[in-house]
Amino acid sequence: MTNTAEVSPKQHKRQRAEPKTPRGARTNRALLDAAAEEFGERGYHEAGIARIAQRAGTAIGSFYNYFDSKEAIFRALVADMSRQVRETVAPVILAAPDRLSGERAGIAAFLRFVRQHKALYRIIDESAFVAGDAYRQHYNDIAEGYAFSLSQAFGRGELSDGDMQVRAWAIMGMNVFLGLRFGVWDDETDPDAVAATAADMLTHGLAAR
Amino acid sequence: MTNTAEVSPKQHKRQRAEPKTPRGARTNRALLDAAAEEFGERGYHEAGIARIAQRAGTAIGSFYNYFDSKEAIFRALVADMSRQVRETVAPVILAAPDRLSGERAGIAAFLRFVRQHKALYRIIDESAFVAGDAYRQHYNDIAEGYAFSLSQAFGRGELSDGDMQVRAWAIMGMNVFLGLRFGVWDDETDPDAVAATAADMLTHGLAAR
DNA sequence: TTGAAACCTGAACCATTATTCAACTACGGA
DNA sequence: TCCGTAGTTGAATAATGGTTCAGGTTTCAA
Repeated sequence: MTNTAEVSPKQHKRQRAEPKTPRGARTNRALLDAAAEEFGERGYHEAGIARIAQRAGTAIGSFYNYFDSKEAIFRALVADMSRQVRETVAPVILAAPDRLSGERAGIAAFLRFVRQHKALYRIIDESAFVAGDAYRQHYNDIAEGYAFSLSQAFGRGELSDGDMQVRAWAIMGMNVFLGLRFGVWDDETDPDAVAATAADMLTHGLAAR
Repeated sequence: MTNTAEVSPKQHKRQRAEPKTPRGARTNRALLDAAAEEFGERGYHEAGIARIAQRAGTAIGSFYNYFDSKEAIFRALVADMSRQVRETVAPVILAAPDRLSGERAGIAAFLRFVRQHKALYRIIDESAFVAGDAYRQHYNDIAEGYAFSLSQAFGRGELSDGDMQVRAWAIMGMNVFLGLRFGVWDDETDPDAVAATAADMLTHGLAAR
């Protein structure tokens, strides 16, 4: 007999095919949305495939028609949300007349985004422990964009000299923690006020002047 | 019987008694150390009680003599490590002649601490999803100390005016992300160089001068 | 020496849940 | 109308691992 087993050399599980019909596309979308809710509300380990399927109004079996595993759909979500954050904040920063006033608008935009997408925020954070490479990818992507835009601003004479890689990570951490404290944990404080304080600190530093 | 055990009123599960003998204290300590290793290496959900007991050189049953559950020992670890971080970094900052030069030393100390205690770093981060209140407690404690020391520096005329709460969270986020990128993910970069860049940014800001 | 409290033991219990599978239905082109 | 492909179904499977328990052993004060 011909040896037909082990056709694809580097895949533990076969790749799911993309949906071929509108019906399939709908189910695929419904599963992703349901997963976003479920993971967002209960966290990765408390979330259940059965519950996701139920939220999506489909059967457990259908889930495995579209995603190879619980981790697979989680990774898909992380990539999707990573894109959403970047596509929301980046244009706001770029639209500003200069880098430092853009930072102010960027932080405010990020805070508002976080308040509207707390589930997404939680999912990305938890990916550090469920899909570490996806987590690193997410922050490396953002830091890369930050460092590039900082270098450009330096070229225009807007910034002092300094290690842009370190600065990018510092700014990113600042934003993430302000987002956690004044976006996720706190709905009261005015985002613009927080952004103003942070941007001023970023522009002029803390030293008495 | 002079020193009666304190009975806390609001407990779902009865409180484990403190070890009464030297032998008990040793086992208790061994379990905590083993748990630090296990949780640090495998993360909360991959970690196993049986494995912790094995590392500690004791039986599963003994574990439940000292901790009510997996979550209970995890919480105990978070509190312990939270204390360790604060007790390591705070004195370094306070020893400096002024707040801003202290910040430089503090960041460098934190980076070195992270490189030596990667397990602890991971545990605290994961507590956000396993014991959310403990996580919030940890960062609120640090932010509180930061805000206080910033206010004092402002009183001495070292700092410009501004919302010290926001500033504290911004600085904290900066440090945490620099710790992640240049402490956990990277052992090469010189901590002092990173600290210098960050402290300069914090002191004078990014604007061209 | 002795008795009781503290401590130890680990197999068994049990609940949970990701994943599989074989049979079914819906759809659309020929 | 027919048929092949895509999509659906959910009970059964299988593996995992936290927790319990019914005794045994060690320690130490009296």
